[in-house]
Amino acid sequence: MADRLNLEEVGRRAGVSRSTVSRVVNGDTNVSTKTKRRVEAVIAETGYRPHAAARSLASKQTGVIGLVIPSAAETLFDDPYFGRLILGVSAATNETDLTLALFMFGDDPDERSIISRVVTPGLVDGVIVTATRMADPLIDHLQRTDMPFVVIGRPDDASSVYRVDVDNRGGAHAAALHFARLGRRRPALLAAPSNASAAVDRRNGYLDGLSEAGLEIDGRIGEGDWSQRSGHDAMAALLGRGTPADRPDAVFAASDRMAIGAIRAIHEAGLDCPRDVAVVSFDGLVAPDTVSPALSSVVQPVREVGERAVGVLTSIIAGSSSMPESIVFPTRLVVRDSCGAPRGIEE
Amino acid sequence: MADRLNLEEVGRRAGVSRSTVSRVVNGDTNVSTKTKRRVEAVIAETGYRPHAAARSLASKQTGVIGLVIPSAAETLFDDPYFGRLILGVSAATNETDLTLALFMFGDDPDERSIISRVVTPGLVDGVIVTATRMADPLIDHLQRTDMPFVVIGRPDDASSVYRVDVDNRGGAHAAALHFARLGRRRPALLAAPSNASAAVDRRNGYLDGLSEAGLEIDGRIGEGDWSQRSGHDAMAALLGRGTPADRPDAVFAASDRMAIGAIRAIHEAGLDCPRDVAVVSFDGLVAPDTVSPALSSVVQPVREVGERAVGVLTSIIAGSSSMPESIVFPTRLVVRDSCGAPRGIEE
DNA sequence: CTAGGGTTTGGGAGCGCTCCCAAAGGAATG
DNA sequence: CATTCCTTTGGGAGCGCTCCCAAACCCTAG
Repeated sequence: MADRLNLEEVGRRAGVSRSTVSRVVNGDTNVSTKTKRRVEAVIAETGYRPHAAARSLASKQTGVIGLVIPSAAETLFDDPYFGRLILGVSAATNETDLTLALFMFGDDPDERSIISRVVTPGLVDGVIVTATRMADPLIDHLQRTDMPFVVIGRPDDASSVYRVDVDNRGGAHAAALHFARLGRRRPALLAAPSNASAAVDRRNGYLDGLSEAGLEIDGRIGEGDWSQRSGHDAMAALLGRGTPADRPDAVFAASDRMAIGAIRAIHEAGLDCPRDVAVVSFDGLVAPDTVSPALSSVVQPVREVGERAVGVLTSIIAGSSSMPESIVFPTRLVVRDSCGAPRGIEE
Repeated sequence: MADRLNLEEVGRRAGVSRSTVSRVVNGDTNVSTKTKRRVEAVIAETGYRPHAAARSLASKQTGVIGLVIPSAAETLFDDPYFGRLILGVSAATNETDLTLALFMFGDDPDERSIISRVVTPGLVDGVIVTATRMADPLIDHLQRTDMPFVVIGRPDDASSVYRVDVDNRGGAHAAALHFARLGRRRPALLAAPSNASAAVDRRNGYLDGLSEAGLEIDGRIGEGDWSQRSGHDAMAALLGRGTPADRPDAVFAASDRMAIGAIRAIHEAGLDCPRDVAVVSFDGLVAPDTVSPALSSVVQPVREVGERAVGVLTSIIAGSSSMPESIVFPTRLVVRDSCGAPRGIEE
């Protein structure tokens, strides 16, 4: 039986040395055309592929990047957000011949072991951290190592951390102004848990927008957990209290799913959306024709965020010096039917 | 500056050799308690972690398993299926201290490069292949290498391939019998593309069930692409043709999403679900309270499938000899409101 | 024909680990 | 006190690659 197929063996068959084969494999130009062809023939014929672990060990580059998603709640993927993000990240890693390692964890005991797994030397070249919580132990940990990483979202201490985010504040702000422009007088908010930075930013942006426009929130705030059910329940609670004159005539939801739940609650209360209550969601990830009325949303470019995160990470790994520390993608308000305005896009 | 932190360096600090440290790290018992404690102290103090690539190279085990998901269509993750599957796989890999590598590809050029990436030596110990198409080039390729793999689904040539699947046929069969039992006379089918084995099995199981029960399908078959929109359109087409006496009074949809679309089409046609048309879906992945009426579904245990696939794969890798080649999980019919029967579970 | 230049090739060293064998140490036995 | 046997430890070899320097080769020009 022949030796296991490695550089040496391929070299033997092509009548050259290990080094020369290595040069051909890596596209080094210092190889004569003739030799190169001969080696390539042997490679094609044998189906040789370099051994990833050996390569990593010698070159100190694994060609693998990690994507860390905390909270493996059963419902995690009911939200299209993470799916889209993974799609974006994966598209970018495919593009650059990188391999994607996925680290997900839910319960606390897991967390410690995952954290240490992520920073295992020789496993990944860098990591993308998502679903940023306000005080993220993983980010703290990463800062104490020399593992390159980029954060999607806005960690507590956003300074000196490379991050890619969307303009949560601006998008929510636009939604508030939109309500004002439509003449809505009693805006409400369906917020998400404030341990998530995105939820905080959306809440603040919306409230700021309202007060700039001279509108009062007057306690019309419900809080949910991003889910459809929570949006439904919070909306029902908002509709069920006070006199009809107090009831919200517009609601901004922190996620598509909460908005969908809210619309159901509105219908169940015998009201019409958008006539009685206008609805605008954040995310814009659901297919327009799956909800009735079609959702008006502050759309965030999730896929692009994922792709860009990979780009930033690879530059950090490559040691490129001049890089902006944070990249914030704009959001845009896409008007469909649920807010009652004529369809279109507002910036 | 001290040497880079490796076995040798840890050994130096603890006053022992590389080998002894290695034994401690790997839980080898042939180490005196005293030495062991000393080494562990140094490890804790230095935060030493073994170098993954070096380990892989020397041990010929990477501790990484790959999950391959073909078709990175933009809509892939609108379906909760893959999310759940990833959750299951990831739970199992966390459990066993494995790292999960995710390989997704969409277009054909991607496919070739992913295929070869997957079989790169020294990268993964084995792979799980999902979303099995009837003739899957990846499976062909894997069979020609010695890379351990397990298939989720049922490939064309299911013989001599380890696979984990759900009883698509049986579940669809049960749906047909259920309609018969409810006295429905004009059953319809919303099928999915027949290049997917699951779609074929569901279709055949349903049709067989119908003929066993003496019911005719009579051309009441629509085909969609798993999506909500396609379910809607196919259902609308079914409702819009022939006389009212021809219209379906029951429909089985190949996915939850298609069923949701179908229900909308039923409502739009001024009909009631379940009174005029009973609906049963396959999957059972959507939260019950997000659709009205709540979906009756043939539920498949996606998460368990993912977990089990990891289990099978690790046994193959470990070289355990006595293993069943295929594991097929049962499905169960969960009756909620959309089929008009009293709630409950039918086997 | 020879010197000097660039181009092409070969091989040593080393990445950090595991595997394995041999050496050293310790306890128990005759 | 020597012998045997088991426990514990050390270190060589090797995994397959990259990196780098030196050797070999080929041209061209003097």
